[in-house]
Amino acid sequence: MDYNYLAELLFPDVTMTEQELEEKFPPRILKEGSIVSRMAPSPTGFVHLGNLVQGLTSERLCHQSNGILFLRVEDTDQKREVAGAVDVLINTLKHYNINFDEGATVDGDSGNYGPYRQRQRKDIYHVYAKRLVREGKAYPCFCTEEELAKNHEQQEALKENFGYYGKWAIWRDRSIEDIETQLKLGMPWVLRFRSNGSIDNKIKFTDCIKGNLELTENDIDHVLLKSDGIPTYHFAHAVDDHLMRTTHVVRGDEWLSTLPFHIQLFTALGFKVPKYLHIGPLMKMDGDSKRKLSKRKDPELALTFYKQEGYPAESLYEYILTVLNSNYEDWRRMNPDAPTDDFKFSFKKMNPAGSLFDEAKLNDVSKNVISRMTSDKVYELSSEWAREYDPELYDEMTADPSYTKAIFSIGRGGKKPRKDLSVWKDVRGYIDFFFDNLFEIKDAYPDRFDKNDIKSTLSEFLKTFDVADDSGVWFEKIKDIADMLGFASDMKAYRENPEAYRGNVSDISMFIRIAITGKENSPDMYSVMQILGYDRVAQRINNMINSL
RNA sequence: GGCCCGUUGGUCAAGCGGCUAAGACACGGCCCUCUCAAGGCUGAAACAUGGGUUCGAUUCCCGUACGGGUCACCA
Repeated sequence: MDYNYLAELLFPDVTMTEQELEEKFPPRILKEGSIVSRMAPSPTGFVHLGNLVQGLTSERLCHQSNGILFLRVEDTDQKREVAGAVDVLINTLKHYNINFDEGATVDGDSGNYGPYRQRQRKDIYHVYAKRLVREGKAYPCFCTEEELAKNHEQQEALKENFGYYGKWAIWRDRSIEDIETQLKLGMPWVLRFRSNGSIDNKIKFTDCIKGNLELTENDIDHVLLKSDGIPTYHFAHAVDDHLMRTTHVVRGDEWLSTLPFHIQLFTALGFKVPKYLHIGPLMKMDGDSKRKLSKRKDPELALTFYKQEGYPAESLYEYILTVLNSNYEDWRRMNPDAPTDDFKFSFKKMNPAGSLFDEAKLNDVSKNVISRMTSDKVYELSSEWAREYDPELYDEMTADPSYTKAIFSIGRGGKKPRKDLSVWKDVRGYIDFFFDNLFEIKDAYPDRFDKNDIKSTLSEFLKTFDVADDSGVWFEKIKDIADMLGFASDMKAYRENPEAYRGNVSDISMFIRIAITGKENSPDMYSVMQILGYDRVAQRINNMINSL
């Protein structure tokens, strides 16, 4: 077979040379040990947790080593592409603090190793495809979908391995005449890799996360170029990551099974094989067993879910970091105020197995993240969330920003900040009583108390209430009411001899609290009243007295 | 079905041949406290299983079970 002839037949239009490409995309000049990696998602319009896990890993590795992180859009499958998906992708990643040094952006490409959208790289792939044909390492295949499906059925019946290999690879050794005949008829074809591997051989490989692996050699003649001339993931991966000078490939471990093929391909092309990090999948509990998070069944896989719930981007970022590097949590406890970037991320700490996604843990992480924010920040982020998901709340909370910020500053900023909020969705239930339009009495007074005691408490409180009091004086006045009504003002005394009293000062406080906040539980009442001001407090107490 | 990967408390996880097997979340108790959110102390709770190797295995090897992945002109 004259492979040169075949190569010209298949790729008559290739004009570029490999030499030109090598010169156009020279090895990057970076410090020793700098990592070049990428995110290479396909624009399906669905950005999920897995993207974030992978992206965050790549991002940390690159930026911690003074390397380069770039974004490459893998748009080789036109059928699955959704309009506008690239912009959604870029904006979402940015929101989660994953910033690229080069690659696709909303305004086109930036960087010297582009184009970064694979469909625009068609001519580049063909240069290498032609070379492989010339060397007898690739060949055209004219099988139809039906023929392939039939093969699969037969293999199933014969209990043989699936795929296009050996005797099933019917175009592998066809004559040039047969090929030319099909070509002249205008029949569609794909370009296949001519594998020289055997399933009887093993290859050894070291993955950065999984460690030493022993994998079976690939004997399948995988498709390199689809019938539209666009490459499959495999071929694009090899060509692009070579030309873009990627040093580390981070991806899900569902790719492990094609790794032998990828290594084969890099070798056949004469490219240096990059280092790989194969990340275990995110799982969830389903009844008694774990399973991989699924796009169709699990809304919490989509990043939009977290936006709707109102998780700050930082919370998700920190949660993923704790899953990826378990020592992150300890580090955070030691360095509560340090920027996240100061943490030394290491892929050596990554778990080779899949992790269960734990929403309770996420909530805890998020609670801590929010508790560290200033009230200004909480105001900014929560109102941003409310604008989209709770317009009524948005109107109330933004009417007087300084008032709302004062609410958020209760118990905030000290060594032991309050931790009431996990998500912005919680904000409404936390602050609603501060706004007359949202205020309502949610908890009733327990039956065991005498209404007259409640009324007396409220009216006595109002008689002496002065917003200018400091918290000590303010509380002394409440204690006085307790004593007056036969309730214990001293909790220790009460505990020692509860029978001697009709109740205690916490009951008295509760009487007032329900009138003011509508609930049995609230943050520090003194602070609450300071913010509400005399008029609102008086009005609510009077309303309550009248309704009893 | 073939091939591959994985398996430490309910969950996330330290651990790399010798430990009373960390820590965090969740759960129980106590303390603190005007209630709550916290915080402090404390409790219960784990090396999937059977064989080896070894003076000694959670750690190394093999089998079994279970879980996961993959076998497309999808990535």
